[in-house]
Amino acid sequence: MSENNQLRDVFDAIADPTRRRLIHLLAEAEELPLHELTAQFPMGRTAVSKHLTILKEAGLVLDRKVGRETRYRLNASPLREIQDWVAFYSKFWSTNMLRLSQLLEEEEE
Amino acid sequence: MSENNQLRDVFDAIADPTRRRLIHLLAEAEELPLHELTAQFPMGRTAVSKHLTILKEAGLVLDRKVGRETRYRLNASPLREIQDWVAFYSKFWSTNMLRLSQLLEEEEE
DNA sequence: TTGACACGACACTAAATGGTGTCATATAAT
DNA sequence: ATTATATGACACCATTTAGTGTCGTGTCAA
Repeated sequence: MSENNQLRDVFDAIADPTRRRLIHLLAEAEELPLHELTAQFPMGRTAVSKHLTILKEAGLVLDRKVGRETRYRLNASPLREIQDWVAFYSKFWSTNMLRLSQLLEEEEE
Repeated sequence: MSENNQLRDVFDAIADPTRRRLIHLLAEAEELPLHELTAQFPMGRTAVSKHLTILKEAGLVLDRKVGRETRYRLNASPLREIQDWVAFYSKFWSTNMLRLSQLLEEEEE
């Protein structure tokens, strides 16, 4: 009943390496303002802010204003959709299947 | 020693819903030719073929020619990278953390 | 051998993506 | 009061993306 503000596909949100790194930084740091996050990347503030907006649209990030800064915080729970999705396919890389796919790869060349 | 042909980021490959559906179809069907896959989508053969190329570049799909058709097969093992990645964050949606994030959401509004 | 089928390769296009720089405004510090 | 900081909101741009249509070729069937 709470978090169905999924304007953005979570798979899409995590596709970008910059956004995955943002997720990682926020996982370590509890809460970080935009300017501190920006300092970790070789791009400008505007670009980082856009990535954070996308993460927000996917529900992966929450923000709040504190004084003149906007602090961001991780909300990892939408990642459960990813976990559920990938879990379904884990049966395809059991040890038996691994041998099979290796054989197929050799056949490929 | 075998499958480091990763021209394409796996996260990127699974970001598109069409490609996820292709993966799903190939998980059910063992091996399918392009025209049968195409029949499942509201788009043309060329578009589906391009998606399959992207999946191939990510190592998620293998293909072989049989007569006049090209048959595709799933190779799910690169998905392990996704599973490993998401597993790291699963600690953030334990029951305790869920309550916390709900509180933060209320505070948000 | 003629025709239908399956495909790869290519040229093209509209829209989304991932950046940039600038301006205005609110807040903090001196 | 003045100045520096942090940000949002824009306008802008190059590249990538996701689709289209067409043409040529190899293969199967009649």
